[in-house]
Amino acid sequence: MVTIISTMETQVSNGPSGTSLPNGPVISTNGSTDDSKTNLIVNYLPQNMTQEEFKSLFGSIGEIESCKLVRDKITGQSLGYGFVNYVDPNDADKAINTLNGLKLQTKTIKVSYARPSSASIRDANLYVSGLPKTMNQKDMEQLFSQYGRIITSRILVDQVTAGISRGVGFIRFDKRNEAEEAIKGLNGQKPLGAAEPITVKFANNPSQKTGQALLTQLYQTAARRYTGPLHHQTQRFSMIPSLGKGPDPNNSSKPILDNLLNASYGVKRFSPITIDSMTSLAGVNLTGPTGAGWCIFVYNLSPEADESVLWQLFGPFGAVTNVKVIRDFTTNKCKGFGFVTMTNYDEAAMAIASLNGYRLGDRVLQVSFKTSKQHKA
DNA sequence: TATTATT
Repeated sequence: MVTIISTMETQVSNGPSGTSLPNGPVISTNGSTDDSKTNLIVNYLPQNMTQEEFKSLFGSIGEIESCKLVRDKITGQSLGYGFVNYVDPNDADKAINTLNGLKLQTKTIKVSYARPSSASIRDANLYVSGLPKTMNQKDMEQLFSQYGRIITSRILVDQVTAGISRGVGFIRFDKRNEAEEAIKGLNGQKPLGAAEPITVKFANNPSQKTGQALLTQLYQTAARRYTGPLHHQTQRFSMIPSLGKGPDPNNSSKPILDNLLNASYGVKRFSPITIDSMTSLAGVNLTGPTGAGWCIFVYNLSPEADESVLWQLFGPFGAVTNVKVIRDFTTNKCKGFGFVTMTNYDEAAMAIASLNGYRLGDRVLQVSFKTSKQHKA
């Protein structure tokens, strides 16, 4: 049986050090660039998000100096986090304000300033077990905060029992030596009023996979090999039940993988599918995949609509590679429509079925595959 | 009794 776990986590903003300065890279007296106000770390990215999607999402905020989705050196799998360095510190701030907390598929991404990279901040993550079930996240933080600055904390909760603590959790300190001190001070100790002592140790390295994860990874690696190099790295595994086989732009070998991975994903939809909305799937107007995926036409957006709206709407359905709001050249207001590119036919079809007719504010969206007619407009 | 935070 698979235990579904949900978590509670504090969103910690690391905050840039120093005072705010005018735009542009900050050059310190020793000549090195200070990117503490432009460089962001993004956590809890969906496993299947690609570098291109990552760049596309954060590029919608402002000009990016550099960005990197961090991958496992050996397997190439996303490690679920990445870095974005903006040219303008204001855009970094804007990215935090608009994208932190964004829900993408099953994840809620976290966007915060990156700490300066250093060996002292690595391996500072602790695994805690034997916690009293009554202890909440705040209590746990209070217990550990005497040893240093806490970057993240979470207590694992059982979803089937509506959020009851499982008595285990994680604490990430800013510095490894702080984590070491916390182990010395708290491992084997009874928290105030607790009946049993807690266990505190360094968390297992993420590279030490469970059997399931290893199996998944094996299949993913095999699938990538099978479908070819680089331009097929956007290989996706649908998180929704198959809608019947539409043409797939870049993959014909995934049913096994779908079955493997669907087990761990829930079906998540924004709005009920109506029979009417399925008419948009009739197929007569389909243009087929253009380049990297399936282009979707979104009509009846408000003049204030921006790219983040489209990410918010379509992200939960699967792999989105690009979003674009069409704006009036002079007013810079949305002309009422936009486009979204999705990698997988099934996910695009599910997004269309769910979002066509979706009420956004006081407007009812019209969503369909882009047609050749619209293409010429 | 284990999630994915340092390029």
